[in-house]
Amino acid sequence: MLDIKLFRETPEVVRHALELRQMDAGLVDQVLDADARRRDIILKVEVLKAERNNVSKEISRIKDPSERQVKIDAMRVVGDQITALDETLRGVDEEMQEILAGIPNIPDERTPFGEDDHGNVVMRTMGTLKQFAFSPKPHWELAPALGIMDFERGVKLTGSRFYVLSGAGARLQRALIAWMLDLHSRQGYREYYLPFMVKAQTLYGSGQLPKFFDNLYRDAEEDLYMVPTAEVPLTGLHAEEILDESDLPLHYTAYTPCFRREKMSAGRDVRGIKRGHQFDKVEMYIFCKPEDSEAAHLKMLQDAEQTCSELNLPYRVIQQCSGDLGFASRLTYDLEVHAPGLDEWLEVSSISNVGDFQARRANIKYRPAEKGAVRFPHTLNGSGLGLPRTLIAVMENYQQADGSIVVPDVLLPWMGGIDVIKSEG
RNA sequence: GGAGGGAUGACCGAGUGGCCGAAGGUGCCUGUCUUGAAAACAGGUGUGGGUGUGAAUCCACCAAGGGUUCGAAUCCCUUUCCCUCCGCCA
Repeated sequence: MLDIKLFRETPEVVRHALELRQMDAGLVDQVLDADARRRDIILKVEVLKAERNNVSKEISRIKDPSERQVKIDAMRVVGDQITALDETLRGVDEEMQEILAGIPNIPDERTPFGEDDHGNVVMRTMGTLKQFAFSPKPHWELAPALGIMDFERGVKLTGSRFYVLSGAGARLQRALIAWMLDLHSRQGYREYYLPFMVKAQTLYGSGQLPKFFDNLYRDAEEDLYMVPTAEVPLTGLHAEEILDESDLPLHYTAYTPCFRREKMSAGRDVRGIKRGHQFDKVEMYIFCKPEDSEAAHLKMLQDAEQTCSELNLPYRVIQQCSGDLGFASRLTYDLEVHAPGLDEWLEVSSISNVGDFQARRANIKYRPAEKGAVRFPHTLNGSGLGLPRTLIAVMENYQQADGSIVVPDVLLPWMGGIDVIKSEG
């Protein structure tokens, strides 16, 4: 949610932001129009309310019945006017909120312009691509051959794009999750276990609703939604709260499955586990003072990079362009790891500084140590990392000529003695 | 799923139609006192919105939403959440 003052004081800034995102800049004028009508009604209705308050106090003091009745009759009319104006005001308010809720965050000046993900910029590439003496296989050949990944049964259970992991495959994913959570704990993040279903208000706070309703799985009976990312419940943790400045910064990490109903184009990313309706992710989240968010963003990027480097996966850091930038974000770095079997860079992390956008929507504030008005903190979120793609990269980078997979050193403590995954046929 | 009891400011807690944005207490801040601290005493201490350059002023908010009324924390309805008991269950 953007500050309404931005629209009133610097509408051109918001218009420009919408243009950068390939959106209709006319929305700004719709907001301003609704805002003007809203204030006009408030002006009128509050005068009437003040009058009613005053006269009602008088009525309580008046002894004479007829004089009293005259006032009461007059206030009945005023009351009707107030009711009518309040109703109009509610309508205008809703209209304005609806438009406002659909307007994305303003990109940071450093976010490069681009129409879509082709405009993203590679900032740096770290590590060297693994060289193989043989032709590396994609994970959808490797893993089923080892008996640790089963596509057919996933389809049988649920449908296309669902899969089953078993044995060392399931264990490898669990090891990755456990290792990442431990790593992030060492990096200063407090681990959270969260609900995987949330109510609409929670999704509104982080920005998924109302605009991205179609991407969510929903239990209509209870009006609950499956989380599309841990970012949603993490943002909601402090919704409607006023924190103390001394509480900040807050560093949180959580593992959750993620459920996304996105309609996937047939023929694109259909094979393997790269893109599914259900996937696992370890998330990092920071609440901090506005002046600290830039440093927090860089820390989070560094923390996410550490997962790649400790796994010895070649990766690159991408700066998202305006056309690819997420709805709530001002500035986003992506991490892509290289998968030699696919011969593809896989996006495993998005690390975003959303400024006060989510704090405004979720009504999260903090009280400054120095006396003064409460303020909105900044929030940042980043994957650390997305599981199926990290799993792909591990499997494909660590494969050997005989089709076995070496377990990365850092994961060994969770692998129950397995250091090489061999056929479990 | 059934029956009953609750929800008031950072916290505890009073308030069943107007004198209540809300007593009292705790906490916190400021001041007096003190070498310093404590104690004691005095004062202050919510959020959002409108108008105004400003001082200021008005409106709204006692779980949420609606209703009754000239006037609602207070009466009525609905919802949510919490507690107790029964049922069911990992």
